[in-house]
Amino acid sequence: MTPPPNRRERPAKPALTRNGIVAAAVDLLRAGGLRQVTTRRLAEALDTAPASLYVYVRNTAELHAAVLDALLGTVDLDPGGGPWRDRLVEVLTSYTRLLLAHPGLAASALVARPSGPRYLNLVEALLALLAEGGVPPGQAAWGVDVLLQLATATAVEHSNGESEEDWQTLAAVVRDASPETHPHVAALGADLLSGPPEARLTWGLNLLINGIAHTARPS
Amino acid sequence: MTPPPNRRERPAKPALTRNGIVAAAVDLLRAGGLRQVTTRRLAEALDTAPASLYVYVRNTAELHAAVLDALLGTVDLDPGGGPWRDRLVEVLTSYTRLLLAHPGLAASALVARPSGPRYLNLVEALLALLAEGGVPPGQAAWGVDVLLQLATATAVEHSNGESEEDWQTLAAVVRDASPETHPHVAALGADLLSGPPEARLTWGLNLLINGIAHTARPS
DNA sequence: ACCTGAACACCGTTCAAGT
DNA sequence: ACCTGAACACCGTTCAAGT
Repeated sequence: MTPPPNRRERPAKPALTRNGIVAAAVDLLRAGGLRQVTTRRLAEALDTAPASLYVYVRNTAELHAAVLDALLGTVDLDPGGGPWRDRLVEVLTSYTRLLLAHPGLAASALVARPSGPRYLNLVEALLALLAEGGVPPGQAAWGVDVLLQLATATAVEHSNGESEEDWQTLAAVVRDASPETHPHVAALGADLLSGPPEARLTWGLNLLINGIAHTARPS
Repeated sequence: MTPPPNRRERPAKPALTRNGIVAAAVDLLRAGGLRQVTTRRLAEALDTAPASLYVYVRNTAELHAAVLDALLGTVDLDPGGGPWRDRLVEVLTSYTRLLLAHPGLAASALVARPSGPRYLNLVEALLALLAEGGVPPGQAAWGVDVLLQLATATAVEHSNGESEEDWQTLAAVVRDASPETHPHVAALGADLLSGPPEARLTWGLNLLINGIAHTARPS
């Protein structure tokens, strides 16, 4: 009644699949950030050899893109009532929050343009809201990119591991700016760095929406 | 008449200095991109050991920031005549061009906030142009960040090594979008990806300026 | 104070060989 | 077709030891 040798106490490891690899990568990301998501660690987690992953994934960049698309499923594309404008800001803030929660992923979203199914859903939702607001289609088409760029760039900036020290340095540089050589910096002073990040993002998204709605594309 | 042993044909290697290290890093960058700027290669170029660099530079991120600030000296902060708006777009386009020329550097500018002297000059120039245009100071203070974010994010996106393939994939995804599930994407189609990058950047900067000038900050 | 050699603890990717 | 071990060609950073 001994089990056959290929049937151990812990059941045989599941067969490798692309989805399984991506799911394991998401687990690693949640556990310890994108820095943990390396081919070697991933292979270890899946109890296989690093080289085996290359059957399912072209390279690390593609893997990171797949991880992002999987996480994109958690973005709320249809938030409650309110004017279209507020809902648009809401969707984009939700997207930014997702990226902020996973340092490093935002940077990879900027370098390798996402093109997964969830990303397409996000773009569709943004276009629908812009159309609801009566934004001319051509401006909406180009505007979506700019909105997503601001959201992504904001996430990259704030998902900076050692930002505290950087920020102190920047604050000191601004504070010590000479009114002679840098009059505008000196005059504005702390206001250049004032305000909670969320307030700045919300303001940024609103000014973007205003600009997109009222700036004609070049002919 | 033999030269003393410490005086070889090739003169003794120059003493290590922070500036010398940064200059060598810029050379490596120009020669082969940011991927070449590693502590080991840099040490080899300077004919020293990797560990020696850590006397002058805290880590690789700080080194990259110093390289960026050195290059920032080439941005034209005071382009010819024309309305303030066009000059503002010109300065930011020049900054973007610099980042586009050095793939990887833009990403590091986003992750570690620059705070070098040249960067401060750039911010001062942007603030001066916004003031010239009569933009309220509070909006200018926050707006500068958004302008630089768009410029930097655009550079990161386009300084993608394998963008050609990514772009083809994205184009195919947009083309094949179902009018049932993604009506807006399907309707806009190719227009989502149309236009040369420079035209899109110029439009983006203009809409940003409009938005910054006409959107009140939250109270 | 500055510099070095050597080590520590890793990377992504390829490839011949096996099943 | 898929998986593996082993290798190739690297990384950043630290540290005891020298000068």
